[in-house]
Amino acid sequence: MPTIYEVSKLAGVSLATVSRVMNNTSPVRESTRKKVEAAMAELGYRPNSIARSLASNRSDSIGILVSELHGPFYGAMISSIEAEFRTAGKHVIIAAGHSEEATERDGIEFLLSRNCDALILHVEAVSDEYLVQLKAKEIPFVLINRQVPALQPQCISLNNKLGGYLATQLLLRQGHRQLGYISGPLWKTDAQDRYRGHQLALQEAGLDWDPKRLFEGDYHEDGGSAGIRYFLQQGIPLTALICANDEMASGAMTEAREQGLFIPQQLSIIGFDNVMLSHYTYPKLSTIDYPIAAMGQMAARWVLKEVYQQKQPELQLVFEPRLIERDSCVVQPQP
Amino acid sequence: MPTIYEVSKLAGVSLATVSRVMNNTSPVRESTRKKVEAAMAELGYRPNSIARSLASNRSDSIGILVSELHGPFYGAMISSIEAEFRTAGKHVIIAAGHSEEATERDGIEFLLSRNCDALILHVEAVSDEYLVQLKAKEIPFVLINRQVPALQPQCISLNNKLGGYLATQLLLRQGHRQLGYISGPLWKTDAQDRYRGHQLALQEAGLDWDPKRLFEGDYHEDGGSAGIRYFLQQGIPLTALICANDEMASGAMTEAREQGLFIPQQLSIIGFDNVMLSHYTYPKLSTIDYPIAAMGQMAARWVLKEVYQQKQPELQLVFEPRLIERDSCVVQPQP
DNA sequence: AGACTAAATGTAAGCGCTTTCATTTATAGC
DNA sequence: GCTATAAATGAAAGCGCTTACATTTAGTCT
Repeated sequence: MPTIYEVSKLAGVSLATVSRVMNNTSPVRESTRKKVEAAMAELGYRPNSIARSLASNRSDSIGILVSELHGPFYGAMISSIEAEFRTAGKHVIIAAGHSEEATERDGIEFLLSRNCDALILHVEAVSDEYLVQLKAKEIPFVLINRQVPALQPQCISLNNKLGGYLATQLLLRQGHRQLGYISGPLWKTDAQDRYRGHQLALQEAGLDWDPKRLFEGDYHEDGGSAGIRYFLQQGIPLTALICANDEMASGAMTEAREQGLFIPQQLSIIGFDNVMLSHYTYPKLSTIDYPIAAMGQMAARWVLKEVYQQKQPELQLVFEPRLIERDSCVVQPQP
Repeated sequence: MPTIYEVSKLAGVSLATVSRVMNNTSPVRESTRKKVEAAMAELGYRPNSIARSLASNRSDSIGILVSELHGPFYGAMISSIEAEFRTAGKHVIIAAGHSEEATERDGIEFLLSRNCDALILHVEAVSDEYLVQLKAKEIPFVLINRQVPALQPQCISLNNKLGGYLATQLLLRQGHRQLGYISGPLWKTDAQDRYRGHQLALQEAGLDWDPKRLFEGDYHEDGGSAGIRYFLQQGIPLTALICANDEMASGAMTEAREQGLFIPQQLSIIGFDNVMLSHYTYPKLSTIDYPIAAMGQMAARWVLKEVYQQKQPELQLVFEPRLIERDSCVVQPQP
């Protein structure tokens, strides 16, 4: 593997000039640039990114921490982030936090130790104070799907409350009055916000809010099926069900069917996130779109702008969810 | 951020000794080790991985190239690879190849330029010769889901033929005689192999192989629905359908239902891969399990052993698929 | 043409670590 | 107690690049 030194010798210029040609960091006469480029081509020179990083104190790498690497949700997010950085010549280092505080801290430590220029964090378990402290350290970072008041300008989030509101509103519009709600773990802020949106929609419609009609799930399929069993066992009549994510909606759908209910005729179900699986269910799941790819891209642009000083169009920090109507919610037949 | 130099000063030893303490690269007296560790703790020292890489000529990073970052299949693979390396203190750099030759080469170039110690490649479009040439370069790599004869010892693959065989065998055992097959793009070797397994099973059962009963799909949902339309239009009677992956099976299922067929009563469908979506379909999809997580882990171990000289249990290069019976295939009722 | 300024290029000092080789210190043998 | 040997430590030379600063070359003006 040839080094910059060999290139400079072959081209008959100094190291510095070769470096300048590579980085466009100061003007070089056209003729010398040509010579250098020819030498690079002849040797098949490829700059050593490690050496470059050490000298320049940039690693051109961005750390990403997500809860899970598999699963449709994070896949879409990582995918859009990688694409954005790739065209910018940066690369992405990935770690998983598994929604546990210790693992998340660990992951951040790990990324820090790899000398990332910036971090993009989708963390849930770590405390706000921890993040504020992290800010005090040298490293710039963006938060996805989390609002920390002190860190406002670096939080990219979804209006989860609006999402819960939209989902509920659809069902109300369809004439449903007996609603159930399966939430995510309520210590997670997004789960709380979605539920608040639900409550707001109920309230606006002048409906009572009944705590029995809330079941706290786990954002996994099991949560959905457990929710269905809960409502049935408690004898709570339901014509429509809101699930705080698509996986729980899927679990609920399966369980409801096993319990003999026809979906959507006897029970309308709406999910949240619009991950890929919502295409695959039968009936196809109505849901709330979480524009995670766009948000990932925005996070990448944030970094490009704030850390690498690239000019970027106006950054958008808050995203709006959108209602996706498919087949799992229908108008409540008049009794 | 403190450097090794400051640690050495505080501990009253030389740089070399601190380095030795960190890397266990040669024995250090217990008392000095204590001193050094105390100094590191006091300063909150964290080694600079960039500098370390430059000096040692290792980057402790492994490049991974997959076709897509999103989607359940690659997610599972990346997840298991990351987990394995993470515990080894290595990290993973990811690029997407999008099943296109130019992009794949590009991705490899990109990873090479990041000074990866090794690559794990899930490539489809790039030629065998290219890979053989790559081997001639300095960089070690493993291939996942690909067999290159000259690169045998670094290929981790699934016995795809057996998978096609198993799927077909199930349907035959269930009494089906009118089978259809929706393959992946036949320029992909895995698509070919799966189909060969299908042919073999037919042959063993003494059944004719009819080229009209093959539809070449694209491994996406559309391929599945197009396949159903094809069989219907051609008036080819079918009681069971083998799809070369789960996505096409899902597409086929949806389309068949829209065409008025009851699944599985009128048409049994089996998929391939056992990706997450196969849980979500209705009826739940019977399929062939592709142990992608295990294979990813094995690829990581290959690297740990061959590149980092870590001792590892015997490496397994060929994996066997397994039949997963769910609800989408039933015994063919006697006519 | 000479003086002055701007543009282009070169020089060399690091960046923070690893690692070879030399040196010092402890251990053992007699 | 003194040498022979092994163990522990230190000194210093890079790894391949960037970049501040110095120097040279070209360009402009009078």
